[in-house]
Amino acid sequence: MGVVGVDLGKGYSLGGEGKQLAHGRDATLPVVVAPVHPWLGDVLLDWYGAQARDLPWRRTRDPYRILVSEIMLQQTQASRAAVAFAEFTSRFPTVRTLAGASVAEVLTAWRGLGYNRRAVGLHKAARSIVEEHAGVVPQNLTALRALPGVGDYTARAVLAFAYGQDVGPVDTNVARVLSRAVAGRALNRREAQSLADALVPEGQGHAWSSALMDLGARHCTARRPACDSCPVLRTCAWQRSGGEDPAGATAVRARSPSPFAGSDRYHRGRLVDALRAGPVAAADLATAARVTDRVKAAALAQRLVADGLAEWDAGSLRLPT
DNA sequence: AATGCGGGGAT
DNA sequence: ATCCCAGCATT
Repeated sequence: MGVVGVDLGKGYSLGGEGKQLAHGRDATLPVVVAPVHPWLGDVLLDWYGAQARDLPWRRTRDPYRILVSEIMLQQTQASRAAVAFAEFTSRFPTVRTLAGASVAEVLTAWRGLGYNRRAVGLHKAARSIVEEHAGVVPQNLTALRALPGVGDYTARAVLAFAYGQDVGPVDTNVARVLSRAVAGRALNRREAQSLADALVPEGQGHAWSSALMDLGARHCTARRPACDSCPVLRTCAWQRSGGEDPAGATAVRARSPSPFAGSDRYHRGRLVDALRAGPVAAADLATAARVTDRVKAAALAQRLVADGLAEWDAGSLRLPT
């Protein structure tokens, strides 16, 4: 077994003495895994250079736009976020325009993306950036993590994709690729993060993590991986082991499959979408939410208010002004 | 560790 | 039908 950082091939920056990494006291913790093939980095970066997905947030390094894209991409496929990203950044081109908008305007622009609380959080984050950070998206992990809706992944994504820092954001793609292709076994959160940070070739934070995500989206997929055409097949730890999928059901996954139609989430979504068209009188809530029970409709409305997604005004429910 | 939170795409 | 998706906050 080897320790990450022994010899990762040309372009790698990690020294055995423990480079100062950006994510706190776990930074120098060695992750013990199978040896990393020295060619992995070059092969993956070469493949990325030739096969990169053309996604709109890859055409900018504007930290505000990167932040918007990363919030949109939380639990949302890149292909769908791409459409909304163009419209949203056209409507709100700068962090100050977003901060100056109403929650209602932002929620309306969020239509179709789901997880509407993300829009409220992004709006609050924009105001925080303007008021507490002089309009500049923070450039360090701690300040980014303090923004609403920004967690371990999103904070590092901003650092890597906007500021070019050598940190490794771990999303579902990266976690799966690292478990399979590099470690050859399931990794817990801390291990995956440590490994992801350690693997970033010096000065290539943007391209490297983009490449890992593309590999996860195009070849190393969750459902049916396309190993035959995978660019890193020859260095893949899972391939060499020939064993069970290291990213299998017991790994990171924690989904609870419940039917969506008829769920509270469905009706919440219907109600918010109705509010996008304008205020809804209390008597019309049930119809707007597509429920028959008025008590249930009132409960849904109450929760929307509690979540900052709606407010009462003269007997009507509306998006927050 | 579990749960709530949307909606659409892929198989 | 079911799984999955560039996750986060709360309990």
